[in-house]
Amino acid sequence: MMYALVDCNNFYVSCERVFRPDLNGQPVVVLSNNDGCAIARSNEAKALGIPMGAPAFEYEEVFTKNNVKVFSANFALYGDMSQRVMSILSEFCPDIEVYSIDEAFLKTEGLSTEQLIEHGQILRKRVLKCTGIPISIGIAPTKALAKIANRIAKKFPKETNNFHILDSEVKIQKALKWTKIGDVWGIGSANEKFLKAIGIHNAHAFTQLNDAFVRKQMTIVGLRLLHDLRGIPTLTLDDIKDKKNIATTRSFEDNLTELNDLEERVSTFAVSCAEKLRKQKDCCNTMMVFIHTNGFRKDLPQYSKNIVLKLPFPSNSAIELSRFALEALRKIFKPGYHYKKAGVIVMDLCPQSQGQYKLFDNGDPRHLPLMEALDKVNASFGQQKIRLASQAHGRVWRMRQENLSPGYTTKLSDIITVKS
DNA sequence: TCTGGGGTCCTAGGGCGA
DNA sequence: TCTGTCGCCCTAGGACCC
Repeated sequence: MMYALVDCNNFYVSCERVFRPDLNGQPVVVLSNNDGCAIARSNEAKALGIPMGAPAFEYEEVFTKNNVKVFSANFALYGDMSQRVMSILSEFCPDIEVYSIDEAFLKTEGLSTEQLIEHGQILRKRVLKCTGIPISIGIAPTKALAKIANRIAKKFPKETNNFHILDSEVKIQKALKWTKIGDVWGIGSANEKFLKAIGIHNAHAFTQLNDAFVRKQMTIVGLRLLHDLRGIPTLTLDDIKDKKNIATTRSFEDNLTELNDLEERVSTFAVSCAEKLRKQKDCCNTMMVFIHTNGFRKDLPQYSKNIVLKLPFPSNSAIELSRFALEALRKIFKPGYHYKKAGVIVMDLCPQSQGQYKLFDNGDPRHLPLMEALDKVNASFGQQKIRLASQAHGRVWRMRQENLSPGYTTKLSDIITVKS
């Protein structure tokens, strides 16, 4: 049995390049919401020393000086491109775990190394041809090792042709020694710091540690990783599950000081959560609302608070969730602060069909058909044509998105025309 | 002036009933 | 009746992922 990790190269950048082939070979970065920081960089941009998460305002000069093409995140486009890639992968191999927007694990059984190499190359060509997205493939006996194989495939495109397989103990040991401890999947900054302090600098050294020590210092999570890296399959393929929490949170372009303004935003976040819940055919029993000031502004007074609300009945009604969210917000709002971010998270989800009806406290049953109608109208007329009165209607809340690409595949008006 | 958003899983520690 | 202890549940917070 072997695991393959398929990963799209610099995914968001590649999505932009599909429709702008002139960007090939150019340094490109994609910025987060609000044009805050870099969340994807082309290899050329990485070579310029632009790190992941680079604040855009700090790197403005680097961008201009090197003629870096900068894009605002276009998540509708990326999500659509991701679906296309994933559907090709699942045609190819039904045993698939879609791990993130740009990654999937595939499980294969009974194939020889030669067959795996052949299949891998066919798959790469197929995805590139059908979607325009270049992918890298790493294959190994476990998921953690497949991650490492993939990293090698990506790091050495010339030598590997973006495909690497760890099919022998010698290759595995070599790869483990090459992998810096902080680059191991599952080792974050805290564990990296700890491990370096005790002299562990690469993945190989980590695999030499003893089980009890790792269990004690790094919990069961660390122990599972340890086994997986030693080649014992411990991390298995996960099914695609419904989400357990659903969140809508945003930073604001300007700081907000008025309860009024926050109410409009929080109401909209709750409506968005309700919509996501209905899409998943779930209701929520618990809701959390949070607000906080800008932690980067050491010169301003800081305030950060969240509140968890147990709902009297499960709901996915925009009207009800909005009402609860506002109730929660009013409990935690304190005047005199500059608020930078707020969010609504719904938790403790249950299927919409088995709404547990209580004797007295129930949601208004009329909301269900109303919400269905609302979803239909909003689906056919575009986002948020119908809003609640508590949401912004007089004022338009914008994100900073100065370099948004067209919705090539997701907006009818932006579909490209081919001139002959 | 300007630093994302959306998730999961795990543990420690407190409350509480047996 | 008082006190200790065990296990379960819940919550807050941390660590990790992309």
